[in-house]
Amino acid sequence: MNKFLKEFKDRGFFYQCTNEDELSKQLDEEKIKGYIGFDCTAESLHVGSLLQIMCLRLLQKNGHRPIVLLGGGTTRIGDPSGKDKTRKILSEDEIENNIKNIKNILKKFLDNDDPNTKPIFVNNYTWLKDLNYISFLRDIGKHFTINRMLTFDSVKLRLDRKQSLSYMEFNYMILQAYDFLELNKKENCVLQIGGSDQWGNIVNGVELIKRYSNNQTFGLTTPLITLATGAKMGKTESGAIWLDEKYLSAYDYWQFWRNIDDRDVIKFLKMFTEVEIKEIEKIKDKDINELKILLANKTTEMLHGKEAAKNSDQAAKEAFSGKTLGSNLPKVNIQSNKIKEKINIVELVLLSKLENSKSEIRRLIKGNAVKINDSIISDEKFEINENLFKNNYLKLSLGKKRHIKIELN
RNA sequence: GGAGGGGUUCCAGAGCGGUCAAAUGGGGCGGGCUGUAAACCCGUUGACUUCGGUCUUCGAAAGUUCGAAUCUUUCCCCCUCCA
Repeated sequence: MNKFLKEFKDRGFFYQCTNEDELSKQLDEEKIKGYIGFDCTAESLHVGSLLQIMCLRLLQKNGHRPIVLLGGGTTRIGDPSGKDKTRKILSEDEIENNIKNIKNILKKFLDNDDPNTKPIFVNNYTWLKDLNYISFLRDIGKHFTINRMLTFDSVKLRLDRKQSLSYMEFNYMILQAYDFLELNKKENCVLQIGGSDQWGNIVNGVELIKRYSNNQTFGLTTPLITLATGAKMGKTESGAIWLDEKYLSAYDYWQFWRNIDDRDVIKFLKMFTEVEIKEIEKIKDKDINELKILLANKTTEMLHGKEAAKNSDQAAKEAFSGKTLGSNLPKVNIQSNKIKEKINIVELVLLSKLENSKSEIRRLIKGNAVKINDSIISDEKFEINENLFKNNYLKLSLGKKRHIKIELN
């Protein structure tokens, strides 16, 4: 089996392929271009997209060239796959802004230097916006039968549940198929990778290209990743795990990986780090917490850099094991005259922005969850004074996991 | 177009004139156990509070009443059945 494909499978990326043997052969014979499309409905990507990103990296690693398709056009329509309802339609400005942000994130993950493998960014709006309806129907539309379109899950599930599906959304799969055709013509792209929910859309592209130009292309899908607890990867109660420092700090990103369920650790090391499979096999029986730290370090490093990963690791050590007042903990500055005004513990927490409800803060105090410099504060009227600040800062903890450094200035 | 059923706090879902900031379950948060895990146990889960209370919530608006999530009217939205 082809080296790329083997690692793709070994790491657990593989779900389905339109023609595995042929793809393997072609990958052996030449360096190809493969594409993944990213939806631009959100302002940033979250870990739910990380597996696709790892696929792009794997392509690069094997000398193939990734094409990143930012769905500027298709986002204007909305993919009905896996959705019960029509999504709200975003404004042009929002979409443009999202594209810009998402592109920046992807650049962080990919190697942009090697001229042979550096990613090609395309926006399907450039070719979708000027389509002529009549010629599109004649050239492209004739290759699709309604009979078949109705059998695809994205459509079928909607209809089965008697939920309305607009004609606009119904066309989504044709547009995605057309994207693939376009990339095949322009860039000689022969592979599309996507999540398993994209299977129908991908197959449509492969078939369209076959009928339109008799070229052989391939589709490859990745499994839907769920956590051991059954939850979908990417969203937690406290919010999505964003791949953007603006929305989620490197420290919190590190913490997300550090707190992964035991049962998922090895699986995620394979999927979301580039530690060699052989190496993972060797260390898999090591202390589970060591492995989690490794996972957190590697994943954070990839996105935020070595330095940020090291700092987060260090901050975690200070927050959880040592009693030292850490310099690496997330920091909040407050004005020293606030302290002179004799604020109490509730107000301090409020200033720290860790909580924004006084009632909630009072509840936490009652539950022995609030600590200053590692000692429990049990009185909600506890007054903050300057003596609590050592070297100008104080450690404030809410529960076991939220620790922050408050610095005077 | 006709006939019914329904919209309740993060979700599901009780309540059907006062004892309702609203049962129960899930989720979340906090505590305990531990390993920053899982499982389990306990507490908590609108806001503000001088901890006595106060204020804002049960699709929207108006009304009946000493008093409404609960009754009436109008409006909006969902679902089921018939045509």
